[in-house]
This record gives sequence, structure tokens and C-alpha cells, in this order.
Amino acid sequence: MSKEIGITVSKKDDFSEWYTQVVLKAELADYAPVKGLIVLRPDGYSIWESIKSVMDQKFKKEGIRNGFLPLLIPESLLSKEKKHFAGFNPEAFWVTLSGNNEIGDRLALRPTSETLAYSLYSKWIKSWRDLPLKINFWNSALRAEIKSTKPFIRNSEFLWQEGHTVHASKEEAENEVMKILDIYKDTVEGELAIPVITGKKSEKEKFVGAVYTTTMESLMPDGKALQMGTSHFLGQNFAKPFNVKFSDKDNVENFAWQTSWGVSWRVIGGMIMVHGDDKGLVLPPKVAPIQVVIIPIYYSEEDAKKVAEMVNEIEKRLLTKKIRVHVDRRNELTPGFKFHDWEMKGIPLRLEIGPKDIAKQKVVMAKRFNQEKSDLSFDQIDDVQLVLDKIQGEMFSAAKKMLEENTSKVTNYEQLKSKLEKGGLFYAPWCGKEVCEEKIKEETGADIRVIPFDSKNEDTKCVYCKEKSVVVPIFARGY
RNA sequence: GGGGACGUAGGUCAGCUUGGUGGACUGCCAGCCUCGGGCGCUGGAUGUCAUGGGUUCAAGUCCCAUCGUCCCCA
Repeated sequence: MSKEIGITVSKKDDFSEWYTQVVLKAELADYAPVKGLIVLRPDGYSIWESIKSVMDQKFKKEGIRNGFLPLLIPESLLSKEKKHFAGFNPEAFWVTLSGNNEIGDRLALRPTSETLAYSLYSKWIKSWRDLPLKINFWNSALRAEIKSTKPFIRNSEFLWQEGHTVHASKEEAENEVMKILDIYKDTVEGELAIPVITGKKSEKEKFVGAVYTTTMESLMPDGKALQMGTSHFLGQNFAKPFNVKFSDKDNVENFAWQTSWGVSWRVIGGMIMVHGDDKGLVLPPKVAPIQVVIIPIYYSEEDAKKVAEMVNEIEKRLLTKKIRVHVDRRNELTPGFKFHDWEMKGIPLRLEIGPKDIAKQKVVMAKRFNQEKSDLSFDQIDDVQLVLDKIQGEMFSAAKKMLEENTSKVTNYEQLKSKLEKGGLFYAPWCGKEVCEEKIKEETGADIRVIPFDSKNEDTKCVYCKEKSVVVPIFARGY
């Protein structure tokens, strides 16, 4: 009846509005009183905690430890690497007053911590014995977004992790860049069930101050690409201005080789977009705050008692299996309401237990992601974990299919332009010149998202200038 | 960078054209009724009409300014 409680637009008709409604109505986040800022509610934060815990374990296996850096960075420090500063200055927030007194060296709210971290690293690193140094920071970053903000996707403050490593050799640092990118890919594909394409950014799109940037890109159902994480090879670009040096085994002083890398809560936005449907959020089981919700169904007091007993029993069995289960015991709401409620919140699996089920020694099981309903006998309750694993796999497959169906090759500009109208990822040969890249961006709104590691340059011509191509990047409109 | 929309109850919004005692739905609270896909009934509480100024006997409504938010396009 009351349709306003649910999502009022379809994903297909009004994607942007649909997205906002899902974020708000599934209670992941809410708007803060300041433009561009959002508040994470427990269900949203729980998803971030899942991602965080998985990535954190992977980092630790890599010998990376966690640290904490302050929020304020003095301008004198932020501006030490010139390109870096030029890149971040337009979107930095500045603290210029302490009380009523002006601060001489004004303080930036960290847009990223390279400069601060490396000024300290130069103190900490003396010898080759101090390397490699690998520290990760779970914090937030602030970058002023004046226009087009979107919860999780683009905010003036966002949660992320930023890792900063220092190595004695170029090879080791480059190797680290790739290891991190692998961790990122594993996490996003394995936990969030979002397939990604990995590769390099173009010179124009790379992190300001990096030698090169590796990235993982995904495709959203509206045809736009979304960058899910980046891992940068910094070379000695920061080591030199920040004096990050070490004495090698021959007692010769060398500049160190560095990497930095980050993944933000933006991946949650990607997850919402990729998997959600007209009923709301659809969560991959691995990151769902609640994996199984149980709805008790009863008419009489007598039934209520019997059902409650069985529900408690099943809840216990699922808890033993370490499944995150919740029983919706709210007495004042009808089962129908609860079905819609938990569907909007994206809970992967629902078990309905009523008198009819008890008589037949089974429960009704409903899968969120494909709406499938089936019976599950009491004996099979211990298999629920298998069902959850299967859902996780099927969600990834569905997303992968969507990605593949909307990825294609183009050989000429007209083709690229017309295909871009419908959205998707497009492999197009490119001469490597920034002029062409810029023209394409100007004329079509699409940029180079990634130059995939596995893309092969055949003997083809640049899609724009028709000169000999050097690589085949993926062009797309992006977030 | 360009354009558009909006700000009234917790939420969504009507009321503004044509100034005259602030409304609907939903949600919330209490009670009754039950519950297998958003049940029904009864009663109740809830407002800095974004802010500041102006016009007027009188402003949610007209005028000006400010602040804030969202969306679309590049």
C-alpha cells in the first residue's frame, strides 16, 4: 500500500534518484549539515568495517603495519613537491585561524598524506636496514567538492586507507605497487562481487607527483566507469624534495624508491550501483551486516510460542556456524511489511518460519538477489553457509556478465562517439599524445579510464588523429 | 565551468497565482484488531513556514538580499 516507504523510482528510469533513495532508505548514510559531507549510519559503517578488516589482514600478511597521522598539514610542507601541490591546492580546505589569531603558515586539512608522511620518513630512515618501510593509515581525507556531490562516490570528506612504502630499489617498489593492486582486486572482486579491469592510468590521469599510477576500474549499470582504487609508483619524485635517503651496504647514500596507494568508501557506492534493484539494496553476503534474517509467522498465541521455540533453535544453529543472523521479533509489524523492509536493506537471505513450516519440518528460504523462494528442511539448516557462498558467486558472475556485455572494441571515432551515448567501456587504439586524449574528452566527455595490462597494441591507428597507435586504452565516461 | 530545481511537521509535499485563524499523506505515541507480501479501526502529540530586511492595517504567500541543499550537462 504505502509505496512511499520503499524506493519510488526504478533503477532503469532514473538511476541517480534511485541511487540516492537506496543510500538513504537502506539507512547506509544520511546527509550532514554541510554540503558534500555525509554521515555513515551503522549499516553503512558495518560494510566499511568488513572491507577494512579483510584488507587489513591482507596488508599485514604483506608486512604492512598501521599508523596514525594528524589531520593538519602546514602549507610549507604540502607545497614542497610542486606538481603535487598544484594538483591538490584547488580542492584543499585551509585552517587560517586559531581562535581569533591568524596562523602564519596556514594548515591544510589533509587531502592526502604523502608530504606529511615523507617528511617523517626522512627522519626515520637512515640505513638500508630500515627498509623496506611499509605503513598504512586508516583515516579520512578532505577534498573540497563544490559541485556534483554524491554519497560515497564524491564527497568532500571520505573514509579510506592510504599506504606509503619506501624501498631500497626501484624493482622492489614497483613490485609492491603490483602486490597492492592485487590485494585491491581480490578484495573488491571477492568481497563486494564487483569485477574490475586493472592497468595503468594515462599521464594526464595519473596521481599528481607519481611516476605512474595503476588502477582498477569497474562499470556501473548506467554505463559510467568508476575508479575503485589506485596504487602509485612514486619513483624518487618525493624522496628528493623530502630527503628520504638511506646508506646502502657500501655506505653510499641513495634516494629511496616509494609507493603510495588508496581505496576509499567509494567502493561501497559501486557495490550499491552494481547490485541494487528496484526493491532497494542488494548486499553480497560477505559484507552484509546481517546475512540471514528470520521472520517468525504466527496467528495465535499458541502458534507464537511454537514458532518462537523453533526460531530460537534455528537462530542458535546459525550462530554456531558463525553466520550473522537476526530474528525480526517486532510484534507490531506484519510479515509482509518485514519482507519489504529487509529487502530494501538488502539482506541476502530470508527465512520464514510459520506453523505450516513446523508441521512439515522445514522453512521457506528467499534469496534477495534473484527473488527465488524455496523450501529448506530443518536438516539442511547447517548448509546455509553454502547457500550464502553460492549467492556471493552468482552475484559476481552476474556483475561480470554485465561488464562483458558492455565492453567492446571500436576502431574509428564515429563509432566511439555513437557508442558512448549508450555508455560502456570501449577499447580504442591511441597514439599516446595528450592532445588527442584531451580532444576526445572535450568532444565526447569520455576519458582514458585505464590502459589494461593485457591490452595488446596491434598495427592500428589512433582513433582520433589516425596516426600509428601505441596502446589500446579503455575510454569511457566516468564518475 | 554551464544550467536547472528547491528550502513549510521526523519524512514526502500541498498552500503562494488572487496576502486575512498553517494543511494532507506518511511516520511517531497510546489502545484495540492480527500477522504466509507494505492489514484495519479509534484517539493523540508534533511547526523559528531557511535567515535577515522591505512593502502592507495584515506576509508562509509580494519584493530584495543572504545562507543552505539537491539534480542535470561538460
